[in-house]
Amino acid sequence: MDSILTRKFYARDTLAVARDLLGRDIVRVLEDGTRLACRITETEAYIGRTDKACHAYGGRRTARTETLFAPPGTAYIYLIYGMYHCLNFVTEGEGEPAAVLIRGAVPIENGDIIAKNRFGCKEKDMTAYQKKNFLNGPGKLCRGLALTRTQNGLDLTCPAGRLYVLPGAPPDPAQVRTGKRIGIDYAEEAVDFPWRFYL
DNA sequence: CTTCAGATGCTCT
DNA sequence: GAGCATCTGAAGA
Repeated sequence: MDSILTRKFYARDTLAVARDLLGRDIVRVLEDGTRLACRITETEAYIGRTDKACHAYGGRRTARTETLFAPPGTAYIYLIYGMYHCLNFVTEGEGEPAAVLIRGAVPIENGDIIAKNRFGCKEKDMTAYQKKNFLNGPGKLCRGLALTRTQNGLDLTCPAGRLYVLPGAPPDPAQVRTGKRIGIDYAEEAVDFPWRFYL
């Protein structure tokens, strides 16, 4: 019954999508049917055509980047630093490698279960859940939502799917901040692109 | 508050 | 074999 963001939403300029995703709710349905939700607070854009920080810069197509060439509205999830995962939403036109990295969020629904995923703590230990900002990083977010490479390639536009985004309301432009992206010092001139968006 | 090193494994050269 | 779109805890200022 939920209405969800459609392929049309993702099939736009990546910077526009990155901005527009702020304040929207990601829904993650676990294998057992449990529904988790969190609100996006921070995103970054990666655009293969012009961006040396993008895995698919210059149309680079490998086993890993294959997902970036999938239709807009596909989830691109990869392993980084040997132990953390990053969640991205594929954007732009079909066959154009680009995506939005989801860098941060706040729990909205079933926060206690998200906390349990995130910290692997026992049920009684609520100190972890009471911590604030426990989804403020791409690796933390994926831990909390139990996302791994197993979910790479999921279709975000399928209403019965395990991962999608609710329309909610567009972000208030006055609250959107921009800045340089994080952790891409290798990307030469692209390190200074103001392609990070947060509330 | 800040910096710093270590964990850990996949991907591409 | 090198490097990576990160996080954590410990130690210093």
